[in-house]
Amino acid sequence: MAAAGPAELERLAAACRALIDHYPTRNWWPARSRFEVMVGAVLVQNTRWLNAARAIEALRAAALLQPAAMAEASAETLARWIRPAGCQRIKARRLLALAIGIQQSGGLRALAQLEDQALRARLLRWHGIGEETADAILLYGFKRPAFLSDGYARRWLSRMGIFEAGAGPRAYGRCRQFMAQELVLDVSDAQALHAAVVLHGQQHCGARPRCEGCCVANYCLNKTIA
DNA sequence: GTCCAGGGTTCGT
DNA sequence: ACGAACCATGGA
Repeated sequence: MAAAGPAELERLAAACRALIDHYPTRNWWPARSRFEVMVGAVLVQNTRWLNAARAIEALRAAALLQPAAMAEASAETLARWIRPAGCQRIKARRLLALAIGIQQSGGLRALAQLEDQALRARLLRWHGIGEETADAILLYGFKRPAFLSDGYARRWLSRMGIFEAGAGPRAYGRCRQFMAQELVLDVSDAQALHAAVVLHGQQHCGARPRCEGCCVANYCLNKTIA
């Protein structure tokens, strides 16, 4: 699997195209500002988007949805507003680290000047921003090309027989590295692909009871590709 | 009551 | 380096 041949590469590209075409999405990551994308990326960690959205609206109502205002708020205050998103004490600290990190970087305008790699490295330094959250912020907040090799993506690639990332903390990085070298995506396609992968995963494998047959037997879209 | 959701950190081995 | 516990709410 380390060296995918031209045929495998073509199959991967076709599979991605099929997913995008089959799951068209509109406004997959609704947000009114770049900062709101970043806040949402933290709040949605291990949480349904509906609950993260409720927390975002509470922050908006409290006029805390700007870096300067949030950076001056207390963790306790933030925790109170974001309660619907769960893990509020943890996420309050992460939001605070995010807002302070932005301020200390010279603001969003300065951050947006950084190259892709430098920006990603900067985001990863901040408490509460891991690889997946950083890539989501890059892709939807800063419009930089990125493949989100999250759980849905890794399961899809595994069941398609394209790449087996395995388990553990490094699975994300292994999958990301593989995709980066095998596939070149522009921002629009990368955004659409991630949304499609998640929708596909939720529809066929995320809900209980799990469908044992469909993805394993048909790969859902694989039969139209193979 | 139980399981899980668009993760990351921390703490045992 | 790897696995597991932990966070904490709302929905099915």
